[in-house]
Amino acid sequence: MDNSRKILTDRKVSITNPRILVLEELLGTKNPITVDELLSKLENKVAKSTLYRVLNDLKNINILNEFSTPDNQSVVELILEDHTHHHHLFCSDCGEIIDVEMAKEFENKLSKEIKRIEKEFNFIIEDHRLELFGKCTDLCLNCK
Amino acid sequence: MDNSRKILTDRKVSITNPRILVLEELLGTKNPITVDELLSKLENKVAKSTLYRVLNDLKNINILNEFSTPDNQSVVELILEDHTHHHHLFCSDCGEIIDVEMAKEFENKLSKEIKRIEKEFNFIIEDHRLELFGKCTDLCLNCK
DNA sequence: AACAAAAATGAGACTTAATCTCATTTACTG
DNA sequence: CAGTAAATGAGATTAAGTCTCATTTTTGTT
Repeated sequence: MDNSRKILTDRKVSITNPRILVLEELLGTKNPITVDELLSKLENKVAKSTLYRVLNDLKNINILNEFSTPDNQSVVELILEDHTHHHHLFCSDCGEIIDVEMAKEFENKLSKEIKRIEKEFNFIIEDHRLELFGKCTDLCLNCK
Repeated sequence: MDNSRKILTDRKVSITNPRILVLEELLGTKNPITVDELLSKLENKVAKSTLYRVLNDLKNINILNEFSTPDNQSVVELILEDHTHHHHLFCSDCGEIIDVEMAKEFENKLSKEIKRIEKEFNFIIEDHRLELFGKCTDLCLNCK
């Protein structure tokens, strides 16, 4: 049984062609991908309404992370077991979105600071997101 | 000359009624406000197309910060001289968005970590954004 | 393997935030 | 205060995302 089928069965989600196609597309990209890109890659294979439904299914079983680019494009990425906690780096030149792992030491500091904020604001903080905006330099493959 | 007029003249932007109305609304709220809320507050005073144009003007003169809520509502806030670097806290119960200043020590750590990432990824990082998601506890005025 | 019930899909209508167009109005300059 | 450039209002347009519903596919049961 291949990877995408296993992902679905393991989570008791029925195996359908659109789900497999979407999963395979997502498994095939290391970095996050815009929903728009996904749509065009799956054009003629999966209906638009179905794509959005499948993305929703994946969110419901907690294996899909969704966020937005600075210019408000919707972006998704799979978060499976092997996908550790990370943040995102956005290039305003080429649009590339890169997964970034922060140093453990920094993440510890952040956790502590979040605890402090929880007390200060009487809040329960369940999640956080750190986004870095900038530009690839000349070494970036995308920006040439 | 009142505050909103001064903001415009200082930045060589012509003084018009819609711009003053939008600025006054933004000056009147401590925390960020959704564009939707702005629209309804200014209904019958400023046309929808004009509101979006004015928000764009404010972005162009770098005094408006725009971002999105977890459910993808567009949010804006003025960033004037007195508005120091800060992040946002989102309550998933009441929708409140709260400005949060992190401890200076933490921000220093973050700066260092960003420098490290710039080298690792050969990137020039120009900006960053940290978002915290959670729930107000029973002490929150909005959540009762 | 065939069946029935339940679930998922495709196609396109619909919604809604945001942008665009263009005729009219307003703001600034001399 | 007149002329020109800039800004506005109203409504048309666009596009991302949702919804509807008839048809197809999946799955559990024999």
